[in-house]
Amino acid sequence: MATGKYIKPTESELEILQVLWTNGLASVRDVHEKLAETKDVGYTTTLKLMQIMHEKGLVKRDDSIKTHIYQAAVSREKTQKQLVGKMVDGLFGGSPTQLVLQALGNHKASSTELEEIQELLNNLKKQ
Amino acid sequence: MATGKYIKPTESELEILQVLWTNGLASVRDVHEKLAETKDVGYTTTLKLMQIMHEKGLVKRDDSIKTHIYQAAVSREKTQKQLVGKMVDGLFGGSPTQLVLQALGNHKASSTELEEIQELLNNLKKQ
DNA sequence: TTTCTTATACGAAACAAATCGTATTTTCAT
DNA sequence: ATGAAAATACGATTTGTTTCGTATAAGAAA
Repeated sequence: MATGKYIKPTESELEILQVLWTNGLASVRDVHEKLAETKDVGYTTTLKLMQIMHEKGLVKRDDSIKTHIYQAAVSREKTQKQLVGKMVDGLFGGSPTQLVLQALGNHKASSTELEEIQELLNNLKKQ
Repeated sequence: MATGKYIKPTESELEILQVLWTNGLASVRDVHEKLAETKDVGYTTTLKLMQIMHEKGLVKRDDSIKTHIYQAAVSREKTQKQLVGKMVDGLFGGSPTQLVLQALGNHKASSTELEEIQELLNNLKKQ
């Protein structure tokens, strides 16, 4: 099984991946305009970051046309899994349960969401 | 309520906090020896890191004696809460449920742990 | 007291991440 | 064709983190 090496995205890279995961395809300008809604950053900064991400293999791009079109090369799920794992090990002594309790205890969840969790819980209990 | 400014510990700082959270009180040597079990690092590196953490207010210390004694100045819980919050916002679109599902789905939890979660879930449902 | 050991202090190098200015290229409208 | 607008390329700076060497101080042992 050829598992590529894991590259941990930096925080800024994660922000860009968010946009790409949501949009699917996006130009640098698309991404930049989205980022600019919440933070103060120059266009060329976003551009440079995306170029670096391309070098790292975090994104793919179609550069056959003037305005390059990017998309994520790593999946949201894999990245979530990777970072949650790191957090469980590093901050919760290896106990995902502690993380769950922390997450549920400190944030509001709708009853629909609680049902979702209940369902998963039921499945896990059965085994 | 005087909330101090939030300083996000770096990864290395987190490792040191782990030791302090577990030990309560510890000298630089104590911490260093614990770290050296799992990573290859020099004594003065650990020292410097702990000095910087002291400047940042992440740790307190008693330096009235030759061998300074350190302790965490930020609680494990607050730090967990802070970092989980960041992860929920940054990686799970603000939905703690998604984080919970991810954490539960990808890691094993004992039936005792599942019961713990069930209990919290019951409480949340009641409200 | 002199020496050995174990501390801390601190500067600076080595890396890594993020930012931006400027040059160049491409396209399109005039 | 020429110029304006919009894009990429890329070097360089700034900022933050981690690392460690060397100097110095303090105490313990000889």
